[in-house]
Amino acid sequence: MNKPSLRDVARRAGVGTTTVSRVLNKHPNISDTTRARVIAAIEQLGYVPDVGARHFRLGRTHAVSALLPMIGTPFYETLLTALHSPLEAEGYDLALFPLLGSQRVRRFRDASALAYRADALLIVSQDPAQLYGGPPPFHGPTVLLDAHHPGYHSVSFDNHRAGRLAAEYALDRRLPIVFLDGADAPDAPGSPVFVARRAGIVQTLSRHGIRPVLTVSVLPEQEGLRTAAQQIAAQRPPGPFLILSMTDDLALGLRQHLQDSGLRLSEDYLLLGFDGSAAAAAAGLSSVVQPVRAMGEAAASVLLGALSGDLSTLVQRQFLPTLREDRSTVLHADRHLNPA
Amino acid sequence: MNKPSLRDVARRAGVGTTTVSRVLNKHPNISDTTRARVIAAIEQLGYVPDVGARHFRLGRTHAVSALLPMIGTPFYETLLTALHSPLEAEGYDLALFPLLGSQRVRRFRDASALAYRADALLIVSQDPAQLYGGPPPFHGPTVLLDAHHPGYHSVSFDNHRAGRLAAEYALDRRLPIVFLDGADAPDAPGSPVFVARRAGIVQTLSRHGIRPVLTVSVLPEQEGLRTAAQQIAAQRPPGPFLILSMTDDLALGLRQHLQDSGLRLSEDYLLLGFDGSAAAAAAGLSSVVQPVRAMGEAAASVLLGALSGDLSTLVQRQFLPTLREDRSTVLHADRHLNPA
DNA sequence: TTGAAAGCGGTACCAC
DNA sequence: GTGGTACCGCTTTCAA
Repeated sequence: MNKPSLRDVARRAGVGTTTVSRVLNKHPNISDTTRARVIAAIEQLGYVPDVGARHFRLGRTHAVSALLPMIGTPFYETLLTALHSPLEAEGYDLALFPLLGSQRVRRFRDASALAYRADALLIVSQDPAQLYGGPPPFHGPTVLLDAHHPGYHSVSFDNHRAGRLAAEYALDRRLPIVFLDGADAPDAPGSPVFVARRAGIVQTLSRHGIRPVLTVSVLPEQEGLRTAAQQIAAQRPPGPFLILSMTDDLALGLRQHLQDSGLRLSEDYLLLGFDGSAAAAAAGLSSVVQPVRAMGEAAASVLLGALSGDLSTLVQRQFLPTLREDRSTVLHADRHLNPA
Repeated sequence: MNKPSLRDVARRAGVGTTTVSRVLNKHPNISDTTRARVIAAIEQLGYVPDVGARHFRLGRTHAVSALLPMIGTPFYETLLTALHSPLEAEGYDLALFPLLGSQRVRRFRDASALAYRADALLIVSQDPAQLYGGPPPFHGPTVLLDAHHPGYHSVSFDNHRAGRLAAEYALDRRLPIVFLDGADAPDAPGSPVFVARRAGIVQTLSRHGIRPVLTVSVLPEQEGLRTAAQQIAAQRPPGPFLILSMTDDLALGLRQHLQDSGLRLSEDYLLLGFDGSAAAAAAGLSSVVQPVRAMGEAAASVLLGALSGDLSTLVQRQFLPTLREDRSTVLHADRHLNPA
């Protein structure tokens, strides 16, 4: 016995398909008695409307697809949570398509991919130009989040300025600088976020005639951090120094490993991270803060604007970094010097 | 100007719609010249096939929907990556629907939800009975992952036994036990994972007439951990003790905070976690290991079996815990005692 | 090798 | 208030 269709329901209830459709969609102008008959028929047959058919007919899915480079970090959890609520309030559903594994870029290039069966597309933390060779296989409102590209609506974070801010703050501390760089996985598309931060840092330092006494590049894995810590412990400058870490997560991981090597935060070294994560805050880590929630909300608003068609011009909102100073960038020695 | 349809292409190329369809689907028996004409027309019009219409016509979407309680942890990243590859190899696409925010359960109850527009459904780390009040609004192959329920295919982890294993190992250490319990967010549906682990731990301990000297319950947030650490530092037993932590993440976070309170791992306390995460391994944390990758792969295989219809009986695979012993459960004192 | 036409499951116009 | 029917874009017999 096959899945019953709307027509089966109509036949069973002795009414036309129009009437069944009206009942399903809660239209007015249906007598209570017919409505009851239809509902009875629906229950008897165990009828469930076919979402796909409805979408097809209406030409819209009420869905937004988000293309993500990964999941598994609190950053995306926060960002997407902030994004989701406003969308939901307007009746849109959100589906996530992370780039799981490595060679999956291909998946996004296929125009028949499930992700493109949506009313709007959100490209997160990725450069559309290198995601697709040419034009995207999606023809509908498209918004970039945590990324920027001329020709697309975008909500982004000024990572270059963030790098500058971090570097300037680091310079102010007047300590030798160790740079803990984040490397991209060899098969993943290079993260524009890292590129911009790195540029901001390096350019600012060199403008002041300073170069890091040591630069360590670490893959987004756990093992790399231990090696990095050992390297830093071995090659560190004689006195206290400041570590500039590409992300909070790297900073916190490194801190743990340095501890194992006998180096103590605030005594032997200072530490500055990026992102302003909750974990960083809880750990007393100074960080260049990114307004993650606000960015998610802004993206939702741009998306909704584009969906309702009243976005005449390109919207490109860029959020600015702020620096949150905490214990990790204050030397114990200095605390005694300045008891004020 | 509207989006061109297959019919427009046919007209432009001076052929029938059948031919265009055949070219698109790479059917044989098409002359090279007509194929060329069709392809030219497609490019001139910038035609992109309508995925939704095709799905509608075929009655299948080649999609699998995964319902997740959250994202943002490496656990799901690993699990889903392992799951994704085999599915992709069979031509299936994977869409993620995390329960973002709090009151989103409602979303999953709506039969017209986007998630149910798929060929198969994967319910991850959630009890279908409490996810849906009654029967699920989805009529197709459904598989539970990291969860178990009679009447569903499932791939799960024996969390109760994991709890038992942890408790037995802890008892062997013959130290007072502090239990760092994980609390569920007040609005989230209670995690069956925690329930089972907790039961395994508590039952095993009490069977041996032991109760934790201290139980601290902590929400999945950063702030709770600091408080927990303070509480433990204040109320700890006089000598060394062992902390049993509900997850590796909690264990690692706690370790950091305890350090700030002056308590040192392996000297003042031992630490045992759950999950066998990469971060735990890198940090030398002993842990009850869950074979995450294997579980993901197994789920994919069950899913594919169900999709091809050759699953005559219910498949319920349960994976067993193993204990990975590392530095975190060895006292420094003992190292000296047993130099062998 | 190619094309005409039926139809997947809904919705909405228009007539009654 | 209600029903007949065209149609959304595509795939697939069936016949030529």
